Parts: sequence; structure tokens; C-alpha cells
Amino acid sequence: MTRVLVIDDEIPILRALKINLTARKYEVSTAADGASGLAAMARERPDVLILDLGLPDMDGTEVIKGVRGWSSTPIIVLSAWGQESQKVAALDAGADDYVTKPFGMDELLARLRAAVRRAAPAPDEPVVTTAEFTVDLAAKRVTRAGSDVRLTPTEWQLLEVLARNADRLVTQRQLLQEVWGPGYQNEAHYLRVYMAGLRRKLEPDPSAPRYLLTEPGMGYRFRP
Amino acid sequence: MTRVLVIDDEIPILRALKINLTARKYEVSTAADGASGLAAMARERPDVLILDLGLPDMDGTEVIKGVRGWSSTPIIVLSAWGQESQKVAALDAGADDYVTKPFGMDELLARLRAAVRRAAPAPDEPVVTTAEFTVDLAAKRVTRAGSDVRLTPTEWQLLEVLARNADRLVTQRQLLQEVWGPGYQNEAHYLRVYMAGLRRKLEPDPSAPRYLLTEPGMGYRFRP
DNA sequence: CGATGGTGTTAAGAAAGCATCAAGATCATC
DNA sequence: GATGATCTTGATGCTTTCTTAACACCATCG
Repeated sequence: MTRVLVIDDEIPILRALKINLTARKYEVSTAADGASGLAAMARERPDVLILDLGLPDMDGTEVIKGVRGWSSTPIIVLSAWGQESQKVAALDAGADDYVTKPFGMDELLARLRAAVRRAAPAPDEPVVTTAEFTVDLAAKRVTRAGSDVRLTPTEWQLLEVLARNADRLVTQRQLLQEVWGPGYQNEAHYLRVYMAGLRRKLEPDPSAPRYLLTEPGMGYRFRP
Repeated sequence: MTRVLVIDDEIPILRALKINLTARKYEVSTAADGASGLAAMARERPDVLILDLGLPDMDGTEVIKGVRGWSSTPIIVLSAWGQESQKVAALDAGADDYVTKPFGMDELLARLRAAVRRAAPAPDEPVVTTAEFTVDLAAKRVTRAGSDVRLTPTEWQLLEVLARNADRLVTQRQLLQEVWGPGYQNEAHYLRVYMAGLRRKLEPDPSAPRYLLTEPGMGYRFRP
């Protein structure tokens, strides 16, 4: 049974989540502020954490950092509409995904399932597959329709970061940091140029991407 | 019973690993810095080494080189998020795999199993064949069209590394490291000279290589 | 309806990387 | 110590990749 910890200071939301998730056979525990949330996290070792960014006692990113110091438990962030910069900061701090309030229970459940699935033990052979192409991290090789796809070093690095974080939203800052290094965090147009290149080489219809998805204002997501 | 040595200066992580691994029937010993880690490595001859890159007394790659000088024990590296260059350096130095902190115990266990499994049977396929020539790793011989091909020692070493990693992209750093040793990692020029030599001796059309392929900016790949 | 901000696309010059040839230095061998 | 093979180093022309800029597009918003 999957255990979920919800940290949120709004009692109605807390109640609604508890009822809905319990009905779906999740085991739910709750906390109403950051401090007791961190304590519950350490005590109960849940399989997923759902975290509201607007807590009374501490900043959401602080909670995320507090958790990420010792655990890789998936974190799904809840944020009010318009808190764009907060969401980016949360993802940069190590959150896995976000849902904007008000949210539909279906969407939350979908993201929850994805997060749990992702947390499953990493595959031994680092090969990520889609219906269209496969990425072999070890051999540094991309195959599409039986033949190799030629990637430039930068294209490869970009794809590698996305593939290692498959299904997960990776912020532009993260990508720029990992591929170009520190000091390039504002060169977002590099991403556009190289994402275009990857899509041209990998997507069946580059103008309607199915695997290399844009999350406007946030970053990109690779969906195998 | 598989024996694991953990070198990490963070006591909580050390404790957590010891508890978790012992519960999974591993025999665990620990060290808190590089120097005593190397000593423990020599003394206890574990089956796997788990090494944190952020040690107080020495650089992680130094520890890896210290081990690789006399042992091929699998090494799994722990590194904080974002230390991409460190990870690359560690892999170049001879690490087998890496896990990014914070990590899930499941992931670490999977990588541990994979590392042990890889290390146990080392059934090297001693002959690699292409349509044009064959490479006998055991006999150190290359045959083309029925007769032996004469290779210089350096040419052979280069071909050997490529053949052992057939189909895999081998980085220039790795090739320089394995053939010329540490300290030559910037002499990419050597590679070009010797790759030219190999192609002249092995490729049907050296100016349009079919087996010894260049991946610009990254390295070379031997495709049997 | 035009302005704005984020995104996708394309192209061209600049920069980096590669292949090749050849000559000097070094090494092993006799 | 002379010889031949091998390794190192430099120079040249060529190819690939990176960077940058310009422009089209779309949604949002005043």
C-alpha cells in the first residue's frame, strides 16, 4: 500500500485529499505546517510527499531542501495560481512535479501514479525507450527505426539530462546548468535552438512534440 | 556473502547504509575518509566499494585512482546533485557507476546488484569480427583477408580498448587514459594520428571509415 | 486591437575539432 | 653505435559544431 504524506495548512484541502486518496487505497497522513511536516517525513517515511508551497511557518523550498538532504522520496508540489517563480524555485530545489490549485483530483492522481512509478528501482541497463526511438545512456547511442541517430555533443548532453529525469519536469535553469555549466542560466534561447534540433531528429512530427514536451515558463519534460 | 566497503564522511549516511545493507545480508565495513578508506580497501578486499566523492582529506578521483592501481573491484560513486564534472572525472578515473544524492535505497541496491553481477563473471568475448577483419583479443592478433596485419604496440592498445567496448562510444579522455596513461588527457592529437594509422591498415576505404567511427566532439566508436 | 513575453525556426559567421602528411626525436635491437 | 621501427610534434586544409541574431508564431492582457 502506497503511503502519502500531505503537508498543507488549509484544512478543507487536507480533508478532501485524505478522503479521496484513502478511497483510492492510499495510506494518508497529514501535517499542517513545515516543521511538523518534516518531522512526519522522518518518522513515517512515506512513499510520496504532497507539499503545499504556501505554508505559514516556512518557505516551501526550505521544506524541500530539508527533505532532499537525506531522502529522494518523490515530492509533488501544490501551488496557487500565479506563483510561477515559486514553482520554478521548488522544482530547482528538487521537487519532482507540480499541480496548480485549484486542481482536479484526476490530475493529481495521475501525477501521483507517475511519481510512484518513477521512484521504483532504477533499471540496471540505462536504456530509455519510446515508441519512436531508444536512448542508450551507457553506449551513448540513440536509435530510431533501426538506424543510429547522429547527435552533436551538446544535443546528446541535453537529451541525457532529460532522459535521466524521464517523466519529470526539468527546469530551464537545471538544463542550462547541467549542459552548459554555471554562468549560462539566463541563456534560455540555447535551449530552444537545441530542443528544436532534438525534435527534428527524434520526433515524428517536430512541430507537435510527443516525447520532448515544453512546459511554458518552467522547463521541459521527456515522456518515454 | 557479498562484502561492501563504504567510504563516506557523513555519519548519518554511513549509519543508514550500514543498517540497510546489513539487513539485506551484505557484510558492511566503513571508513570516514580517503586515507583510512584506502587502507581498509587493501586490508579487507571487499567485493564492492561505495565511495562518496566529497571526502574531507582527498579528492574522490584520487581515491579511485588509488584503488584502480591494483584492483578492479567495482566502485559505485555517491555524488551531490549538480557535480556533473566530478562525476565525469570519477567515471574517467575508473568508477563503474554513480548515484546522485539524495538517493533511494532501492536504487542503490539495484546498482549494487548490477555492479556485483557485472564483476562476477568476466566472460570476455576474445574475438571481435567484422566483415573486413577480425580482432583476437586473447592472441593479440588482427587478421584481414586471411593474413595478419602488423600493428605497432600503440595501435594495438588503441584497437584493443575500442574492441573491448565494441558498439559503445568511448570518449577521447578514456582512450588517452587507457592507452597513454594519466597525464595525456589533453593530447587528443595522438588519437588522430593513430586512428589514421588503424584506418589505413584496417578500413577498406580509410577516408570513409565503416568500422572505426568518429563521433565529433565526443570520441570514437568501433562498430563490428 | 496592438503590445508583450515566451517560444519555435532558420541561417550564417566564428570557433573548435578532425584528418592527413611529413619531419625530427626516441627507442629497441643487434 | 648504427639501423630501422615507432613515437611525438608541427603545419595545413577541411568538416562539424557552436553561437548569435533575426524573424514568425501564439497566447495573454491592457
